[in-house]
Amino acid sequence: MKSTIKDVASAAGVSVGTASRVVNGIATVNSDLRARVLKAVADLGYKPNAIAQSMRLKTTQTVAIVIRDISVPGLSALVKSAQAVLGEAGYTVVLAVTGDQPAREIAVLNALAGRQVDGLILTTASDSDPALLTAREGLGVPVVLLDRAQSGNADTVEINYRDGTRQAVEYLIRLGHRRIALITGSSETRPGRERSLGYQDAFAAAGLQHDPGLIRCRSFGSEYAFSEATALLNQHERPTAIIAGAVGTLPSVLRAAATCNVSVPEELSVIGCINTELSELLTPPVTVVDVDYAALGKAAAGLLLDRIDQALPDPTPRKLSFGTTLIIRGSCLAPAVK
Amino acid sequence: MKSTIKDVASAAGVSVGTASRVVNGIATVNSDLRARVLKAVADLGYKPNAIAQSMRLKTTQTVAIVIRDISVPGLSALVKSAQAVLGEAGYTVVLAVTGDQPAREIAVLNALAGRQVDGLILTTASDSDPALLTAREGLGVPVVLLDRAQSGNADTVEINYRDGTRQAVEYLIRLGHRRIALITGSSETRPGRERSLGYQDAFAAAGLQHDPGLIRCRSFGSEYAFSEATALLNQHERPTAIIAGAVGTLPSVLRAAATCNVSVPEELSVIGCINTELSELLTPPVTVVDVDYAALGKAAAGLLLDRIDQALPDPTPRKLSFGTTLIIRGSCLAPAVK
DNA sequence: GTGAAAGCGCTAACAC
DNA sequence: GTGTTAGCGCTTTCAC
Repeated sequence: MKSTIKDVASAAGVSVGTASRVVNGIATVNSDLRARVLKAVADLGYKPNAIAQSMRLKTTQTVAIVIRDISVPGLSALVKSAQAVLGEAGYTVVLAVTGDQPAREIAVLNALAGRQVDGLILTTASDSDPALLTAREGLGVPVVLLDRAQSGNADTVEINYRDGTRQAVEYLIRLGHRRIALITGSSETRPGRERSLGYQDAFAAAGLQHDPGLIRCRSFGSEYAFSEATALLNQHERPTAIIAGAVGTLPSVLRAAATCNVSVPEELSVIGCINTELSELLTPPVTVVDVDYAALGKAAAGLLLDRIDQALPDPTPRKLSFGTTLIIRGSCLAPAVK
Repeated sequence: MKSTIKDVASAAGVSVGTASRVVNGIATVNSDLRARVLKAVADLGYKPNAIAQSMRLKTTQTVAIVIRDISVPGLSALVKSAQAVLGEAGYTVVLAVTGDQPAREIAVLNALAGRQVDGLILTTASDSDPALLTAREGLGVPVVLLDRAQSGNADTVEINYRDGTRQAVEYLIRLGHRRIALITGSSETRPGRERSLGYQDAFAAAGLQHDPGLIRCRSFGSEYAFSEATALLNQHERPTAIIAGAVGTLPSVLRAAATCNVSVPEELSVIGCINTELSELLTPPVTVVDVDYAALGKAAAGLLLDRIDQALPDPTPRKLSFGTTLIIRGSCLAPAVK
């Protein structure tokens, strides 16, 4: 059915060696034979079998991107741009989604181990799971970590959530807020931890005490965000501002505000952590900490390609950190005096 | 470095044949030897080389999903659910993004041809490009088409846009609208064509004439949607309702309305074509034609697996059609009398 | 029940 | 410059 290089060779009346040389564009071949081979290739519709090539060359020209969830806007933008860079460089991207379950992560890494991927871009549910580290190192291929502080020898691309959150909190403090809540992802991973630190930085810099009870960081889930926001708004002394500090929590916070009959921005100031059309088109438009996920994906792909191509003599892990931008819109006001 | 089945065999003091049989769980092997092999596998951390297996078995346990753009909300939901089903069945998913460029589509299909994928889930920029059809058929593997009416022998999963749009237009007609605009994707592909037909169906059923100038279907782009919406709103006799009939056009239409100082829903009724948090949280919340993209992805994966497993004796192409639901919210009113 | 060996499609090292 | 051939890691006949 499918033609092999042997078919091409015999159709062109040459040896497989010569056929291979022509197909791979190696110069040292008589132009007459070359033409015959090329004709045979066209006639037979020959396509090299990438599996056999991989077997021989021990490279699959494939990199895997392992993420928690593809439908998170930031992550899909990241995958898209990484894909573009990698595709341009001749690599195929395989996508694995773990749904934030550590067990699936290990399973995925093991599956990848057999598939001989050339490299890996990876976000994990936890920073510190040792089983994961073992599985990852066991692959024996270059890895770029997204926003995770894992030990081991991987390059890392990260967002400076700490600074971004600090800016957001400082902005709210400047407006006069003191009871500022932060809802963010699990403190098991960098983003959650860093946002908490940034929050504390801002209070410390202003010489103010913060109420630890206003920091809620247990999960990335939107249900979690909704229940926490609802609980916060039903407190006796409720916060005057909430930072929806994880992707996808902004809708939950707004829904909670609507449910509790708290008006935004008059009674509650809100800041989101990703700049989407949603935040721009809402009434009021929502102030956000903007992150350039496309740049992140591009950078991750770049770091990985460096390693794969071994263009890099120095094995020391590299780290690229991306800043954020506070985009001020209409969702924050000075708190109402009571 | 990496251990092979040969290493396992010699460590266990058996032949590679026996080692292979144990690894693959074939019963006919002495339990003593089996134990020794298993021990060697554990000691060496042996993982079968999937490339070599593919070479031998001529199956890669891989399916490709080829789509226009991963950051479109519907498509990412679809990929996510297809991924889940396929992953469950032991398949790896490779993701290719074409950015709606026919040239990239062909390139991607050719690249896939060499990689011996076992199957394909595919959306293309055009329904009728013959080069594409050739490339697709040339792969010689089962294909499931998403929302495209291409000739050839592929199974298809599609959304009943025609009916969905008809419902939306009928709703607007019932409210009293007559000048209803439809902005949708290119008429080169099914969704655009079907939405136009649904639009006409509704007018015909109501015994009304429609103004063909109010149907704008040239591209999926959001810039296109913005400029068309702006043009429509600046017309002498502007439409009283706009259907943002392609994913991602709703924001453009709303932005155009804001730019032209046309208020929604008082001066302009708006219907979107995908149910996102955006449409739900906007002021007013936007009435939408809801599509269950996750179900679509799941169905596509199911059809593909049937074919790959050859569980299906009948080669006749199958087609699954998914209905839509009109979710009525606050973005439509009876048109103002002038 | 187990071992030996062929062969999947390809590339590269080696002879000529 | 061209042909021959070994061998990548695996599964699976085929003898025993």
